[in-house]
Amino acid sequence: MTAQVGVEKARVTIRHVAASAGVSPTTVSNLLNGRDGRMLPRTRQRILRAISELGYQPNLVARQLRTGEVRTIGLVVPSVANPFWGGFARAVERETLQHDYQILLCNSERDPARERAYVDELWSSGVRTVIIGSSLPSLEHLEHAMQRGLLLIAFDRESQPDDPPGLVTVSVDNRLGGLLATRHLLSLGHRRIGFISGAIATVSRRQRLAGYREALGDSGIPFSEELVWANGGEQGFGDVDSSGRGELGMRALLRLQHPPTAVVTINDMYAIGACAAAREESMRVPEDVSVVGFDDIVLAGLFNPPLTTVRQPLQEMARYAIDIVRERGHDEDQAASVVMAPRLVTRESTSPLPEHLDA
Amino acid sequence: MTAQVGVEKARVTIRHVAASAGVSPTTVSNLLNGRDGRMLPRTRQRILRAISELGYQPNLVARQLRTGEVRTIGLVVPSVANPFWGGFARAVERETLQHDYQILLCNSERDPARERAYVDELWSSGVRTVIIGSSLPSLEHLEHAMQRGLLLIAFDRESQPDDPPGLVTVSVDNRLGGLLATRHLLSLGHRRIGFISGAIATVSRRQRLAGYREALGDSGIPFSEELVWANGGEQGFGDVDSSGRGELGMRALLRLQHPPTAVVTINDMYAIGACAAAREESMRVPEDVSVVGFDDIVLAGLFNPPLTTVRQPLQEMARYAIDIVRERGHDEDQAASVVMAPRLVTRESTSPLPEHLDA
DNA sequence: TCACACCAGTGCATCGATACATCGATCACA
DNA sequence: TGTGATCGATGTATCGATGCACTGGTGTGA
Repeated sequence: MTAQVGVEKARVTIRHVAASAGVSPTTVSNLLNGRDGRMLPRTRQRILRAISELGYQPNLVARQLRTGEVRTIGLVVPSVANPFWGGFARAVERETLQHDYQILLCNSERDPARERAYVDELWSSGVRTVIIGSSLPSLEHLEHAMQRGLLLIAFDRESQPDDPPGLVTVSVDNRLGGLLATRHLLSLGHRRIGFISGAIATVSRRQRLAGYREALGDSGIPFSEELVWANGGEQGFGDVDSSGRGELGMRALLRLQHPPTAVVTINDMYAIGACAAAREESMRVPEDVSVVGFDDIVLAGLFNPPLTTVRQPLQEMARYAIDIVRERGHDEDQAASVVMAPRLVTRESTSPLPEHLDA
Repeated sequence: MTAQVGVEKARVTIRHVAASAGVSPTTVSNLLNGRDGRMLPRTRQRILRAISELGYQPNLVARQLRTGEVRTIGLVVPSVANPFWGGFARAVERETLQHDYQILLCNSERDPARERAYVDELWSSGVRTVIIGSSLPSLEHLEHAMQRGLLLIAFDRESQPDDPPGLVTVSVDNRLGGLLATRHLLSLGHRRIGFISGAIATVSRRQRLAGYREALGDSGIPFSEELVWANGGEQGFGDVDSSGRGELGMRALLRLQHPPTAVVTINDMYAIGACAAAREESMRVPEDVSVVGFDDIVLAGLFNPPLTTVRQPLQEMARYAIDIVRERGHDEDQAASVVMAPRLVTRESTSPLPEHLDA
């Protein structure tokens, strides 16, 4: 027979298994849940045989209703179309797979209203854990959910003073990252260093910019507003068109009366866009302008030129996040937030300041 | 009070709402489900007020158990770390968002065992619709699920003669895509055209290769085995390291005694890797070797050089897939598979055959 | 006046699994 | 012989929402 749309064969339930094995449903349930310490081997065998003969698969929905435990984690990211978030989603899923969790995917475009709607819907679905890659400065739109008992893990966003109590964050030291990137350019002799970003509307962006300023300050270079392109308005900074914005930013900086000889970008997608813009303006990277990215997505190493960038240890961060989820409840103490160390990866998009450009 | 990990406030149920509004749970349920045709406006008001006062949110798990309807779609892709699949996941989610479906994300790495495990788990969770981006030649490992009533929609994979009955496919005409790419190179004067792919272990790859052969044949050019690099073994072709493979392939072809002057690649990530390899071998793209990609991911236009590629209409394909899901049941007829038209997007990674290379 | 339709809701059983209290049988030991 | 511990397994209520049959009261027409 063909599998007809909408028609569904009668489901095999725990009761069928019980009947077939000649035991009660409770006994089957006990075996399924590992409470088979004092079960006769014969009984166990009979049940197992019935299960495989009938092709029984437990109904997780029913189980969830009864136990209240839902082994699903909500994953809210700006957009998986962005390779960085795609990579992160993959990393998270890799960790959860080993521990029997499922991943419900939500793309928020960094819109607080959507984040809220998603989180409410996830809560309705029984999900009690959400990993959010939003990085918005305020998370108050999710505070009501946390008060109900939602475990919220913020990724790519260091803890803030006025964060909701109970919030756990897993992130890289973004300030240090910005510092490393800028210091690298300084060490190559650059003095006029631009900064390209979308709206500085997230915590991580704020921190990266702070690191940039700090590095400049350390070298006694005055901070110049005109070298920071952080345009983008409030809307549409959902990481969908990061590279397009990087392009715009680079073009704007190159049109300055004194254009920068190097730029720090807010992430690799911006860096890629920035390189494209430079190319269109007949500038070579890194000969005419150096570019540093952030994240070290897979593409960074494959781009032409391969990007110098600041690496985030994605898999480790994902592992840490899932460890927190697994410890939930086992531990009386509140899980601790963590800040991991970024690492500068030097490739070919940066080079020493050419002599003819030296001030 | 702080939101403590593991501690959860008592949930507000439909019964609380009913008590607060002075009606029965059934009445509340009726309102919630739009069966309020003959309900007194006063009653409706009272219920609505109780709902908002108590902050009631229906328990979807309980609803699902009772109704059997689960508004969640399983999305099985090789890996969202690959920008093509990330883009696809985003496109699907954009469509489902408007229709109140949720997306459960699964990365299969194209491993049939994992696909099977995922689909079984999805079934257990009550999911009755799965969109799979596997493209494996055989789907028999999922046939048992379809026989139970699973609606399986295969993406990026044209229908095959021995596909399980009931399978719906949404794909681009891959043969035509391969043909367009190759014909484009032929029209630029190229005669020695390579083909770079991972193992030809999916339907779409087979078709793209077929289009390549057909185009060559149309131009009277004999097919040469040595120009086709389709290595990769069976394992690990989960699209995770596509670009790495593209690199290997390009390097191998360039080391031939008579290297190709142009290559068709199985997708944009391979193309990007191929370009990187060319660069390492001190070959310029497109001056020394032309490269055509496939998919037209966002990055294709941003790469250096911007990639000539064959575009898949991702959003339309996603929309069609979701339309099928929504029609499920409404329609007696089986949903129809569809093959959409690919389109060649000409950018800068291809150029006419230089005279000095002309045979 | 009676039968019947209609109105605005209600009560109960149910989806499939699990928590918890409890069962009858067997056995050890005072 | 009686007590109670142990064993292996069972019966029932329950999670929260919904489908369906049904209610008491009112209005209508013959």
